[in-house]
Amino acid sequence: MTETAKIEGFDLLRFLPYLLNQAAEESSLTFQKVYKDRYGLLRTEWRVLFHLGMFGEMTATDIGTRGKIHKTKVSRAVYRLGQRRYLKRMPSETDRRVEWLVLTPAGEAVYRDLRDTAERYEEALLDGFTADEVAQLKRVLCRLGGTTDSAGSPK
Amino acid sequence: MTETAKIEGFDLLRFLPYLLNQAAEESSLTFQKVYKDRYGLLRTEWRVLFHLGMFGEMTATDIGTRGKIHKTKVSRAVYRLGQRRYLKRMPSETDRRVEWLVLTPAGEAVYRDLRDTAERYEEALLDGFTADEVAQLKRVLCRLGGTTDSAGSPK
DNA sequence: TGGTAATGGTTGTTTTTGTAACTAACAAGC
DNA sequence: GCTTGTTAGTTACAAAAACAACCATTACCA
Repeated sequence: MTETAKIEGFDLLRFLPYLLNQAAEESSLTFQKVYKDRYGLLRTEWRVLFHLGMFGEMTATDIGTRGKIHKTKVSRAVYRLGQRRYLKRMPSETDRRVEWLVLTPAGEAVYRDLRDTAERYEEALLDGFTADEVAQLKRVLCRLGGTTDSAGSPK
Repeated sequence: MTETAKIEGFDLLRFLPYLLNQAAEESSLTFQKVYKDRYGLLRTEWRVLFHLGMFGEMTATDIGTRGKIHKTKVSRAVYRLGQRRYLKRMPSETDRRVEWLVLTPAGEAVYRDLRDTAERYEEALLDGFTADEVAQLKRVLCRLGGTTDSAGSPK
């Protein structure tokens, strides 16, 4: 690294989207190694798996809505998870466009393993922050991310 | 959205890397529209431009290190910024592998415009949070993102 | 020196993503 | 019933990213 100089009031290193990105990048990449190395999962696949593990039976659209994942990404992730027998597709009885998705026992096992790992990883990540800081951080992030979802934020 | 059911302690919607990602994605995509529509810049190009605008003369490696951007991405971004005459490359006198990068007046102008826009955007983003919340948020994000950089955090 | 390793940077190839268009099924109005 | 409009989900194609291999230096060190 070299000199500095300029810096006229604005500081990229304090620019929020930048900071968010750096932090997200850091934490995502670290955890990515886990689900990738251990199960060969892509990020979207992991997210879809998690949604199913957490909420049980859902449709592709449900997942997309909840997780703000584009339907093409969901579609492809579901396809691959299906190939690996991590989930099963069940045609809806009432609407032939729809398929209900549900984890197979194998998928459940993967989910549980990754969930537990994620929990420990998060603890490590937050080590050194007070409970208050953590709570506030999450609250703020929820609002910033538009996760005004019932399931998440106490608002 | 359908039922819930399961939910056994762990909540993806409160999983930090997930939250970080959602928030980062949200803010990045929103601001992306600005530099894309206005100058046809890619995200990495914008980031490189910003680094140069903020720190002045740097090498490609400097930028990569600071911004955690892979060197191939930096390389290609620099190439395109050069094509648009937003930056100038100057061979180092002491090391023929190295090139110093510096914004042209045109590049400076773009930088200033986008920086000002970014500033206003950030204000809008943070509207509704107290100064304290903002300060703490940034501090925590700095640490999470590994931005222990002198230029940014009071630690 | 001369050989090996490390660094700065670029290029080529393969994966992933984003965008748009498309099929199939349902819904509504007339 | 038949047209028009929506919705669920997939597929095709273009753009962007990840990854690896690659020069051309420079640094290290016997």
